[in-house]
Amino acid sequence: MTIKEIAKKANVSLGTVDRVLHDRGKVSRKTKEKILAILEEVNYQPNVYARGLALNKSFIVAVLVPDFEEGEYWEVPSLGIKKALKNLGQFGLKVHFLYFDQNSVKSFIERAAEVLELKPDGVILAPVIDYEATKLCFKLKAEDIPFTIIDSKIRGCDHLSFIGQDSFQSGRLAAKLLVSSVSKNGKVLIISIKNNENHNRTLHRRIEGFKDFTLQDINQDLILEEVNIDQRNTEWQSYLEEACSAKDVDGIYVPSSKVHFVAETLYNQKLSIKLVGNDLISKNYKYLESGVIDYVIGQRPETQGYMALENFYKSLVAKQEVKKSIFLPLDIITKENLMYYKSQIELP
Amino acid sequence: MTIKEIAKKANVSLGTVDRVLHDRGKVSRKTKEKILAILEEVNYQPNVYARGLALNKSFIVAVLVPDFEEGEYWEVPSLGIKKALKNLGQFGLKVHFLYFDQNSVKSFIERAAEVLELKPDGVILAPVIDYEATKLCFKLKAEDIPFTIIDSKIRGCDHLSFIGQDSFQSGRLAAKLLVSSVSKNGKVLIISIKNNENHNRTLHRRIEGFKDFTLQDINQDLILEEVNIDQRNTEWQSYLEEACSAKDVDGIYVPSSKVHFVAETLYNQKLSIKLVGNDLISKNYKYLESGVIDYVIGQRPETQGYMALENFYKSLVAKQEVKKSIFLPLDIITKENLMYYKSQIELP
DNA sequence: AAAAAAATTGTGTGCGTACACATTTTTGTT
DNA sequence: AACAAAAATGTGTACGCACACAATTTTTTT
Repeated sequence: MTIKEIAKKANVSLGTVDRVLHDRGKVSRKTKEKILAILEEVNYQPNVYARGLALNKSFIVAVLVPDFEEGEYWEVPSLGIKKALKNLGQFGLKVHFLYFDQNSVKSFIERAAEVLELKPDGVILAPVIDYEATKLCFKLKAEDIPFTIIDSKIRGCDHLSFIGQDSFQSGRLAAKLLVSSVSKNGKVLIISIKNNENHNRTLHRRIEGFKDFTLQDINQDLILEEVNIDQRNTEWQSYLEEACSAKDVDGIYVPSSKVHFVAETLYNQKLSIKLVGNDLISKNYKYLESGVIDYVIGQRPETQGYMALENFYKSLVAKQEVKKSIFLPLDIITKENLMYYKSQIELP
Repeated sequence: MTIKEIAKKANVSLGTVDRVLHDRGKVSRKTKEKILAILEEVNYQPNVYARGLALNKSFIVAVLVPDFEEGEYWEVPSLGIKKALKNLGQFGLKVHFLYFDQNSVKSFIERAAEVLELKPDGVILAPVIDYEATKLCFKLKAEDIPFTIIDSKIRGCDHLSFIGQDSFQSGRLAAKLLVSSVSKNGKVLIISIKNNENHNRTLHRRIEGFKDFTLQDINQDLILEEVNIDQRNTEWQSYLEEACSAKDVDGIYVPSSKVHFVAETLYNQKLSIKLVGNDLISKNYKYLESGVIDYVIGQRPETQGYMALENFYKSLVAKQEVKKSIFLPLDIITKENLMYYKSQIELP
């Protein structure tokens, strides 16, 4: 049913119905109620094509995510956003990518300033640098620019939506997978690999989850040992080798996508130790295929990116409601199902 | 860039450009080439809104899938289609559901006839009844109606696209999960639960995959035993109990969503046996939560449905190319990541 | 009660495309 | 060369909505 038909039904003109629909005022209470009743009755749904054509408007979405080398984790959410853009660009969505250096707060602040200067209609934000991200969120709030947080949650911000995963539960799941094939009273390493001093909340939560599972859900007495590897140290690889080849290590958990570094070490040292890590990035493919990495826990980063932009389509273009909070599944990926997860990432 | 601008650039009228765009002929070779060159040069993209408005057309997609009780497997693809309809209905897509009785070839033939009578613009088809499904495909082909196959592949049909999973690999994956926690030389049951005589290709392929893995990929000598339960037999439950409580059973694989029947038996009999099955349907939730079922392998049936309709949107409405064949990932679901897979199904 | 102001309602145009129909140009025939 | 037929090109309208502006009715002021 069109506006024209509604107007005829209510014995008014198109303009009046239009004013009611957009709440532009200048309509008497009586006719407004009459029209609202009819709209309700016929369940009026505007024609998206006509509306889109008449508005003839485009929306800019700024994307603020960490810079990356090819094959690294942060490439994937960007791929998802680009895939979404391919589908949704025709509806007038435009995307402006801004990459910051994860190891430089200054770089984040600069890019954040550029975001504000751009005056976008929406922002997609990876809050890797907690404190500064929060500051940006408040500024966006003040400017009335809606924003979506991807990857990990940030507190005290009124976002359009959050799309990410539950890091704590990710750690718990890793523990389950690792523990199931480690003998009673075995020794398990948790190896964190970092190259900066920033506090990484995701890493931290995963480790907490891992420990939680080993304490709560099993009746084995595991020996847990945390190892920190700092890649800024020139000898970090020797340290890693040393840690891996220590006696009686039954399993290793690497709570990040950098598990391939550990896999490489195990492979070179011909060590056969159960290994569980995070994130299906291309650098982890071959070690999964060869079985050096037993399980990788994925969190659909490309879907996160896709949904983030899709949400802006829904809210800006289609004027629909969007979910405030979406936790994506924690996928368990191993040699036998890897191939289909891979092809998923490469889809149109 | 609009048609109008293209026309001006080429020194012709709108109509001429239009004829070139739609290949309606009645354009001299010379001008046609000139216009094509310009279209290429400026990378002309039609305005979707204007096109949609001008066409003012709707498309009917018939969906032919098995009937179901609440909470059964075939409810889920339908949910996915309905979810897609909610998003895409505004673009003129309409869906007509037709449900057949899986155990009645006659019912399938009747519904198939209704599909043809409906003269839809597209068909989504679950080829559970192989032979008749193939026949329908040929008729659709003759009528020039594009169709999408979901769930399992069918041979020798030229479909618009196939969206489903690799059953063989699903069986292999199940074997991996089960075997990892079964002691050397253990005994493993493969329990097939059926309630009709139809040949179920999916079930068959999964079992083949399972056996393949146990033969190729491990160096244990497992004892495999196949058990067939026919639910039309009034005493099928006793048979099931008997099979489960046999001596030395270390693990059970149920290559279908009916794993909850086995879980129920194990639970009632207080048997602690590793159990792996298929499909995250609501009837399997509680047994996963309580750990009676160790792993369920999912194949995203709701996504299958969603993508099937989305593909018709892409091809009928947006006139885009679609992938011929999509294999969805084989998800490994266990107690610790169940919650997020559940919420995924319930999304908008 | 007339004029002015305010409130309400109506009308017209443009958005870019598809398609039917009208007009012009070219080609073929005598 | 004159005409008809065919080919090529141009024009106009509809699609449903948003928004600017015009017209009308009601209320307030003098």
